[in-house]
Amino acid sequence: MRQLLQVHARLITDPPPPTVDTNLVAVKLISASAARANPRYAALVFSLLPAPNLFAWNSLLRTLALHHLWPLALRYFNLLLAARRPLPDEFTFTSVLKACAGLAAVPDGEMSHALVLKRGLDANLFVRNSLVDMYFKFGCPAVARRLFDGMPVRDVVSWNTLISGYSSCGDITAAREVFDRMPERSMVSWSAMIAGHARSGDVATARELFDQMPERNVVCWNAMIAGCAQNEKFLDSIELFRKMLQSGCALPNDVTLVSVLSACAHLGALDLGMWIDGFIKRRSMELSLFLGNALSDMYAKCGCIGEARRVFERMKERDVISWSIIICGSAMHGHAEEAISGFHEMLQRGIKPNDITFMGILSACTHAGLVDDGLKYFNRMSYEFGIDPKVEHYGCVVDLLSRAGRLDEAENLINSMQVPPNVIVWGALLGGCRIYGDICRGERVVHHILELDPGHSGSYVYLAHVYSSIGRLEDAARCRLRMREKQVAKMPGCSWIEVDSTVHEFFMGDRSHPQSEKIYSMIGALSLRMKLAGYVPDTTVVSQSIDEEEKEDALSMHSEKLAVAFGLISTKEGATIRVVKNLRVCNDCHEAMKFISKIVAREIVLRDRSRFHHFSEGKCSCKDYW
DNA sequence: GTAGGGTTAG
Repeated sequence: MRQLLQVHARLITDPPPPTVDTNLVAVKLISASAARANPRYAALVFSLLPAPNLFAWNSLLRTLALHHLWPLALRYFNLLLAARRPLPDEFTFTSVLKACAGLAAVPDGEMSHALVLKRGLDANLFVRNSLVDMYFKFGCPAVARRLFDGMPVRDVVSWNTLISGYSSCGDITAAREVFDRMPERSMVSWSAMIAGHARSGDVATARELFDQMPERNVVCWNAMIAGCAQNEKFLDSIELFRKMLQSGCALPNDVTLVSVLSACAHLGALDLGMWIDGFIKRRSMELSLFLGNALSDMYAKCGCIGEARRVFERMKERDVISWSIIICGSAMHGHAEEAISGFHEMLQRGIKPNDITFMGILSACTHAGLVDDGLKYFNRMSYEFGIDPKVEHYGCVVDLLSRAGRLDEAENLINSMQVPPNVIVWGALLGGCRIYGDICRGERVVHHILELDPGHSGSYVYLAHVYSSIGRLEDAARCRLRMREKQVAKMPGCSWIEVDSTVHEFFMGDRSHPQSEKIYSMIGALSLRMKLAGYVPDTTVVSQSIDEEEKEDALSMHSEKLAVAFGLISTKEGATIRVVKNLRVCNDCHEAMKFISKIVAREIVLRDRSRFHHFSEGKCSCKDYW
């Protein structure tokens, strides 16, 4: 870079004599800046040229297209057309078509296509391949296919374009057909096919292909690791990452680390996440936007919001996602003030919030009980920022109002929604009815929910509970019967805990862990000490059909309790226990964690579906409001 | 020169 700047300075202070080909120098500078990932410098060098030739134009356009600065590339292309000379050639069009494809700029793309035909450049294989790709990216597979079928010659890239084109249009069958009958395959064909299967949700088939591959480069590994992470197979994703390191034939790059960090974030795998942080530092990898965001999010989701902020501060470039990570992360930790101040700082820096940023702000207000603030931001969202609230935002605000007991307002909001309410929205109101004992409204809400989702277990449990508490035992029994008839399936509760960089997974009532016996005896010992300390199991969440003692047992099998018990037997005394759960923590577990933290004198950090709970000395950071 | 892999929320 220093050399580049020196040459640049010399160009300005000491203009070369006319015998020197300035265009040639510029082309060299531009391609050097492409290699150093500095496309804006390329544009600067270009702007110094008195009479750019076609080589200069082409290297600029290529650099911009390569670095995804597509709008800028199209702007320069239009300048080129306006200047009328030099005339664009096949090199020019490959870059321009790529920019059109990236932006889904259909009018520009069709105009360029027409120019290509007019100048007879479609005889060129590269141009033809780019055109096929562009029409796939425009969402027109039929047009793309017609162009492909009309090609006089095709190479492996043409076939690969079809595979990735069909799979990005969601037509995985067509993509696989192409893969199966193409004349020769490259590593790109395999990667594209693996990614395609993974995108369609079929990780098993993707894995089958991956295992069959004759050889693999970093992109193949990335496709498979990302494919697992995107389909919530986080443990598999981490396992593959380990295999990749062991195999030693492909070195992880920033794309690999982004996927693995995302898996760490989901599982709460702090040790591995920190190891990756060290890896980045050891190799002095640049903390790019993607990598910085993924690292910051990993720390936020693993309970280290302070470290997440430090990573955020270290990043050279930040976008909406970076800010949203900090805002949502603060919200998860119950730090509403930080979330709100982060939001205002972001606005000051001219970054436009998106719908996810508002999810963070609204949930921060919900977790802190800041009802009026939440309503204020909810209104600003559409009036000031032009973002239409999605059903998730309504869910958040209904939750906010319901918890505060403003049930009328919550119900009115649902009835005035622009989008049809879903089970989550009604469920939030149902939660309020439960807390404030509004039986009449609760019954009404349950009917709405069952209309949308006849198998909604929470509603049957709620109704059965309400009926039995007011003595309508027959109705309660009928509810439970209907629940059994519909074979209401709950999402299984699952918790993860990382010990010595290995993530252990526990399901509700799980006995599959090798140390299962020790874990259960730990739970037995704990519940005895908890009872002595005054803990009373809360059994209202469990089905009424089993007797009291069984109910207590069933409660003790919740996955978070298993994970915490395992943490207690396998970590050093006094060490913090960190557990992540896929669902919301139930009342009883929340109460139990408070007691356990006191009895064993340990800090327990539990992340549930919506936020963090830091248990210490018998108290929780959420102040029992979640 | 053209084709393959990536971060937030739900």
